[in-house]
Amino acid sequence: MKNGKPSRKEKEYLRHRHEILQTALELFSQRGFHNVSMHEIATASEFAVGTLYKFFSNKEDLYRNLIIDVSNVFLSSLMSTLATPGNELEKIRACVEAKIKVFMDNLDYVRLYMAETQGVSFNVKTSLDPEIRDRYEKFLKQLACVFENGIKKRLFKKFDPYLLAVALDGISNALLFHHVEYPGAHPFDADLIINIFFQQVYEKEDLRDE
Amino acid sequence: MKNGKPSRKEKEYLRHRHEILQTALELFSQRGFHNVSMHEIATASEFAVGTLYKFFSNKEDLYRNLIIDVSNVFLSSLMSTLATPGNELEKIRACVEAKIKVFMDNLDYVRLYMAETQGVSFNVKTSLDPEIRDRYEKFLKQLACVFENGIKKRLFKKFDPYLLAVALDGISNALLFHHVEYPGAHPFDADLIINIFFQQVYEKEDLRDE
DNA sequence: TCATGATATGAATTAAAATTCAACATATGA
DNA sequence: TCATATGTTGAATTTTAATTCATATCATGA
Repeated sequence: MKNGKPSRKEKEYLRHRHEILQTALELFSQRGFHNVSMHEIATASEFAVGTLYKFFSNKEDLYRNLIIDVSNVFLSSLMSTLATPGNELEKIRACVEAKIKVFMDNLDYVRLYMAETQGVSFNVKTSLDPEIRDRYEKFLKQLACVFENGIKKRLFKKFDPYLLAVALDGISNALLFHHVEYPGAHPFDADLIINIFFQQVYEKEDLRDE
Repeated sequence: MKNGKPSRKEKEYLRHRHEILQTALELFSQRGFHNVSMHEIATASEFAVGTLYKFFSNKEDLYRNLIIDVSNVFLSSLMSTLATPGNELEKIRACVEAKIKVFMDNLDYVRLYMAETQGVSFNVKTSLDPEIRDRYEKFLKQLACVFENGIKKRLFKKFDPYLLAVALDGISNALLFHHVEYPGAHPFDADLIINIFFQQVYEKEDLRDE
């Protein structure tokens, strides 16, 4: 392997590995870590159980690798939108749009990803997540930076930028989640999220004296 | 038992049952359904394994009962705030405040509750949750009603009221979650949530032409 | 005090899955 | 063609944890 050129063998190895991960993703995302056995993954991916152990040292290692791949796909797609040209509002809009797209395109990924970042990852021993947590944290911090710049420019009102990042992420997760559970029940798009978040929901000018 | 008067025996039975549930709550909320054994619950609650099976027919039944209790505590507290006197904004503020309070007071409860309502409940066979899902749905619908009334009165802007409920719930969950993970890092209160949600985050008057 | 029914106990059983590894297949190149 | 290395197999083993149940303990009232 070394640097540039993966040999035929290596490509085959990687293809097999990928096939296993892909199958496992499907199963785990539907039924969770503990409700899927290595034998099932083996059968579904058309390898023997023993073979799985040639690729991953154990079930947890397989799961961890999956999660790392998943979170790469997911977060790298979001991160890149924040470096997009345009002002802070445009960046954030792009990010929300990307999130909706990535979400809709990869429901399996998302189910797993959510289970890891949201919802106090229960599935696997807690010792697993720190790495994924960190990536997620990094994304939130980057988003917070955009908010911070927007505040500096007086584009946004003065709230703790990190909390704004958490809040925006929270809204979009909640709506997307809801969509996964009850598709089509209450249609929405990036604009709705942006509007709820950036326009006021309240009708009157000043909130305090009604 | 019948109607009014629980005998001493019955009170004792209920106390024991409660002790077991309480212990199980602590363990499950920290490590999840699959990473806690009946033996651990037995040891921690100072009963024998066999005894647990006198109270609950199996591990899943124990877990389900726990979840039902938890969701009762949690949701009934929130529901009642929505019936509070005052206008829609006041009701919602009361609800957010109650949520923060209940959350802070019962971190164990919350961890479990969240794992069930958020995060595609992976822990236990999916066949478990519909009951809890329904309760949660009911709460969201009630919250949506308040939004709807507020919109009718032109107190709030015209968004799909159910999505507003989901969104508000999403923001508060996200912030509270974050607080559980990193306590004290970014302090916030009900006002912050209300302000982000009801006041605009955007500084300018009209969002469209910047 | 003792007999009886109700409860609690935890070692033994059972069940389910993870993991191993000796045997097998297949590809490579001498 | 054959020897070797590399990858694959799945039955057998091990591990882990849920569940059972014969036995022990305890409380009650005769």
